[in-house]
Amino acid sequence: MTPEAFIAKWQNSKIKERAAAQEHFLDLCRMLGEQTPAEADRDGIDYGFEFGATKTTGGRGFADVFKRGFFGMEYKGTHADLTAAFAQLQRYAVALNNPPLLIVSDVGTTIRIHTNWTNSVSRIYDIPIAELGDPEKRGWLKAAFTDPDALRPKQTRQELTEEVAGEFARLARSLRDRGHEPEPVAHFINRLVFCMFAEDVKLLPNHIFTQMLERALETPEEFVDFAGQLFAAMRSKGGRVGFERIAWFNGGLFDDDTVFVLTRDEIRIVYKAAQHYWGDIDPAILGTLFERGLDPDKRSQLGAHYTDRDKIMMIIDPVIVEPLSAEWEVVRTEIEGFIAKANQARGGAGTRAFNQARAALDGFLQRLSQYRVLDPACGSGNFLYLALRALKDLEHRAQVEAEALGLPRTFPRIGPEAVLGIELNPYAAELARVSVWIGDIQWNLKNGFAAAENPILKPLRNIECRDALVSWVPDTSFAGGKWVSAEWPIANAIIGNPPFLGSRKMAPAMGSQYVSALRKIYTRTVPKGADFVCFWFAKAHSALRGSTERMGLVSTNSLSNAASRQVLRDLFTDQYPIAVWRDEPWTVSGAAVRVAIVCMSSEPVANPMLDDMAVDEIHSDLRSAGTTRGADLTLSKPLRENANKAYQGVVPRGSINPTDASRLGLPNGDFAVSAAQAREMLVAPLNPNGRPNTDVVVPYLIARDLAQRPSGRFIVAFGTMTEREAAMYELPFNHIAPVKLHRQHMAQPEALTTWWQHWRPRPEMSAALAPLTRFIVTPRVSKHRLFLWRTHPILPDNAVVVVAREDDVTFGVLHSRFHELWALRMGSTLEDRPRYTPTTTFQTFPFPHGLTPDIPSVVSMADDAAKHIAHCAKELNQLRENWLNPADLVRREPEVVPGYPERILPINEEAESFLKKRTLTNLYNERPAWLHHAHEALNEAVAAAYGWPADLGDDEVLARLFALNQERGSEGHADAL
DNA sequence: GATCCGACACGAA
DNA sequence: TTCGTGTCGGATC
Repeated sequence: MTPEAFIAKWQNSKIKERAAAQEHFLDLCRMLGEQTPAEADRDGIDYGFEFGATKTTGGRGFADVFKRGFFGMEYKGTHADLTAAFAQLQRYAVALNNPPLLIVSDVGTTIRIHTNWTNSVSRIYDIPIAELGDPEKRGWLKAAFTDPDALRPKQTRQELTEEVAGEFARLARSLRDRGHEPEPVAHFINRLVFCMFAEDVKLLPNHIFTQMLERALETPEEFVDFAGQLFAAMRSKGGRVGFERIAWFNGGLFDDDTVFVLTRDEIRIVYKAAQHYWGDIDPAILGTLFERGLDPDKRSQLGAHYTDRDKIMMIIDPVIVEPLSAEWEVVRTEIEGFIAKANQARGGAGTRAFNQARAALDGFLQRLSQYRVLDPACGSGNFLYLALRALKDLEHRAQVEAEALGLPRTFPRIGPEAVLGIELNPYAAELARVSVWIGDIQWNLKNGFAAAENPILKPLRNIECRDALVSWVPDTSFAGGKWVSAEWPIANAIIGNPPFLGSRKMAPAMGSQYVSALRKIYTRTVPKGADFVCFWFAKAHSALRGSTERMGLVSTNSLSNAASRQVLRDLFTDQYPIAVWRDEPWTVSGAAVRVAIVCMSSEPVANPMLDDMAVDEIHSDLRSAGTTRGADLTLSKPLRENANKAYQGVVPRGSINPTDASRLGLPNGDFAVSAAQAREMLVAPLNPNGRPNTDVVVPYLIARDLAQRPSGRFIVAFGTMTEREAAMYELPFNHIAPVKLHRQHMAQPEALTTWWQHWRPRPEMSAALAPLTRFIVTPRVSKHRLFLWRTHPILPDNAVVVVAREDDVTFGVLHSRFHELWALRMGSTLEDRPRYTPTTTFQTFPFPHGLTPDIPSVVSMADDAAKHIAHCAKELNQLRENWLNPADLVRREPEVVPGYPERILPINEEAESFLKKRTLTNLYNERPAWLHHAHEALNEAVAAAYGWPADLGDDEVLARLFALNQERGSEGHADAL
């Protein structure tokens, strides 16, 4: 069929019968050269007329025509107009699997394609029948059948929102620059945003807001008056502007009609923004965007709360959607049973069964409408907005499916009252209200329902602006009051992303009074040193003990670190994990952070998910039981035999940071000495006390020297000498004179009394190292767990962990996979990189029997297994040293004084640049075969010492080590951490 | 009196 | 400007 023939046949025809609509569609297929449903799909499952039609619905389907994954189509037919036909399609889009395109037609005049992608802005393709001769317009139709993506608008909703909100940020800045306070500015801008949205979704008539702006552009001085009138009209029932009736908005957003005086340029910004279509903006990101504009320097509170949609859904799905969907499945099966009974039975019994079906549906809808979701740190409301949408989707799906079973449809009941929020920042709280409202209205419109009216916005008291953790209760009897634990409204689900604030940063950020009140109130549930998020976890925990069903919170991944673990341990004792992600990258730019997500239920859950994998059980260290045969490694005990062997290095604290130094007008003094100066001191004549400077000027070892190339630093270290003793060493003592000035400005006054000493001189470490010919060092944070040898008088920095042993056996055991696995599991992390923590890692590690660190190395060397380990360890170390410094590329020079480690210098520039790449981090990144073999040999030797097979799986190794730890630590006391 | 951490920090590519 | 990889100070117990 040619387009001309199609036009001739159908133009201006008005058809009432459905059969004619089908003929129209078949002709359309013929014209486009597309298969008809009968040609393509005999079963009519993926492509056909009257999709979803059942006996009970009387032959009416969810759509007149349906092609799965392509479109749903509805003819005007019985509908009043195309808008009504479109609304019908929207209402059943869920039942049609949300096709990307929704097409409506009135047969004789127009075919209209609406795009229906969730995350793209919406677009309408209008195709008048008369213009089907136009290849472009026919192409649109053809695309609907073959390639809907070709019709997808390029711009995503997020991009749209960024664009429009970006302009508003400019306005906000402009107002702030004129000295207005941020909160009134935010309130005002929120109002403007809502007006634009309302205008574009036709809640405000006749583009009245744009009209107002146009007039104000002519006479800027009247803007205040114009806008004030509009706001006043929106605030009151039956309000008008001129002749236009204005709908009633009552959400607190318009509770006053304060308007800022805007310059013409500023009005132009608003006008330009209003030219965009605001109906599709994504409320989830409004908060961040505005905040960026309001306070570009301070990424405070609000932006910090920003969580992207995918992360939020990782919580909303298991906490809200999955359990409620499961409930619905049960109810639906019940309803199916009743309906089947109703269809079989006649008369009274049939009616009774039908009423039972209705009651079952009503019961479920009632449950849904009473379901409450609380976000106790709701920020700008992203979680609440998405939770509300999820609940509305669930209700809608239940309604549509029930209708397909033959039950009458009722109006959706779920609205913004379903979500409860608590937020400290008033601006964020208000933005949350606006987001939730916009989300609610958008959902209604997208699914073919009108927005609620009279009023359109109700005051959202369920989003409260207050502290979520403590509240101040005034006591009139003594004109004071006290801090008490804040009440949380009762909710079925608790979700959110509490602010991340390390325990050490709480006092500076929140005020020490607040923090001590907080700590006092939560002494029983939140241990000292726990991260700020732990308070939210503790409160959610107590809610779960009450009537709350499920919770899901985001935290930094440091939650599984030592101090915060207690809160999780408590939580896991009587609640059940649903889904846990222990280490997820964070996506917001500017914050390099990793997070843990923890979703819990008050009811037992079969097969919880850990990092997207179903597991039998999850422990409070956020590990699965399967990995360690049910062992909870957090219960590992410190072992006495490992005591006093591992140390962190010194903390000099001789200089404050350069910024502070310049602020105070002080020279940046330091204990550090340049290599050249150090050598001068080392070779200087003996001091008045008859001693050389080698006593107090030593090579300084930082972590980077281990994982990367050695930096050859020196430092002045007086240990625990008295000032009198230290002053004997003239050159070094003069060198550190500036330290005294810095110490005067330190927060700790005691730092001044021993100013010539390092802040932490670690005398016990020096004492432990002094008798040794060499000692073992490892970087505290490094990608690979590396152990190296160093010799006296090198002084390790606090970023280096030292093990005071000089035997190859200990070195070998530490560098074996057994200790590496243990260290990975027991240590903490800095972002995604493991961190060696001596107390939880070294202290608890069970060395092979007879090779424990409390036994002198000579004794252990009597053991064959020990000899083997020593041999492998020596081999590994030698190979690595050769690789690090190939003999033909370096020359070794003695230091200027005897007893100091020799200097390793590249022979020429070429060698120098080559050696730059010879770092242990690089070596272990590449892991050449020889290195692999050396480690294999070592692992086998150590396995033999344990008396274990060499090929144990990682989990098995951990389980065995844990068992050994429990056995050895039985006489010690648990949890002496 | 040491420990543990960093909604990071900084140099290299 | 993004990527890769671990400093070093000091609040906090």
